[in-house]
Amino acid sequence: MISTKGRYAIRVMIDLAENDTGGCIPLKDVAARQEISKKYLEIIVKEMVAGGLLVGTSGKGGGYRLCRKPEEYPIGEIIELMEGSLSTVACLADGAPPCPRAADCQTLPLWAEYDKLTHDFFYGKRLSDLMAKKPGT
Amino acid sequence: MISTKGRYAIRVMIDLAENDTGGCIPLKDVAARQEISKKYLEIIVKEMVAGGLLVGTSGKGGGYRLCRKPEEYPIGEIIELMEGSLSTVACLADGAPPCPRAADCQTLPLWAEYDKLTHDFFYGKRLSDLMAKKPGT
DNA sequence: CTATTTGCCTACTGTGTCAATAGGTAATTG
DNA sequence: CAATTACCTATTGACACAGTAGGCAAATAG
Repeated sequence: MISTKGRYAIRVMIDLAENDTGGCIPLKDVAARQEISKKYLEIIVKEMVAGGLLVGTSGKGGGYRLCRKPEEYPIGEIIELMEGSLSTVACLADGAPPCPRAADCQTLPLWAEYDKLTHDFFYGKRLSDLMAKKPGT
Repeated sequence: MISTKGRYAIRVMIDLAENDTGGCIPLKDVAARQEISKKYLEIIVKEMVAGGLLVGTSGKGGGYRLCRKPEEYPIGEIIELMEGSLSTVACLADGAPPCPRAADCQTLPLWAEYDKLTHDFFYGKRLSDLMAKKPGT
């Protein structure tokens, strides 16, 4: 299950992309448009800055903006950052300890196949694919 | 993320299928072979009986057994029963309240497409596909 | 220079799920 | 009757989710 963190993050990205003016967009505006608590979004957006998805600028006239073109953001990267991993099962997640049963686990191939499917799907989608308005129009 | 409940459930099914003798198999044996706490498995197996995946018989000589042939169990059905839903996002889960933003949600099509992918994948796999030993040999 | 706007930081909270554990009751067979 | 087995309720500790609250730091507009 993808939590609100991952889902809200994507919506923030779309919002920033669609309302791009070349400058910064205050989080207040995004929160209002998306009808999400600004306070909660602060936590999410902070992680996105740390993860290199966005750039934040303090002070009057400040706000957030994308640091790449929308077509250069794979959706999978956003989800992976916010959820920690795209993996479906704990034994295949990023920092997971090696499972002693892995060698003769009969379900592992199933999860591995599904993980690949998931990875390919979400890395095949770009932020630009989710925008109503094309970038630069 | 698929929890231990779903994953253990599949392993129990495989174990019962592979060690099928025509009669009942006590949970104790499954737990020992799979190296899973029997007490915890009791909870899981109880739900599987309620969901129509298994049949349980009390008393000496009792235990659990499959009530269909292994090729008649889609893996998706097992996961869906144990996890409540196969859906990736809350707004698409089974008993979810309708989202007021659904009409103009720009991420909904993404989740819907992924949900279909997931559903097709796990309903395309059968219990028999995960068995080392073929049924009836 | 000051007031305002904005991001950024720490801390806290209530609710729920996960992954078990514990102990007892009911049913069935040898 | 005794042993075995499923089935039932209750409890636990840890952790994540989805926020809320309040204040500090930075930068600009006037």
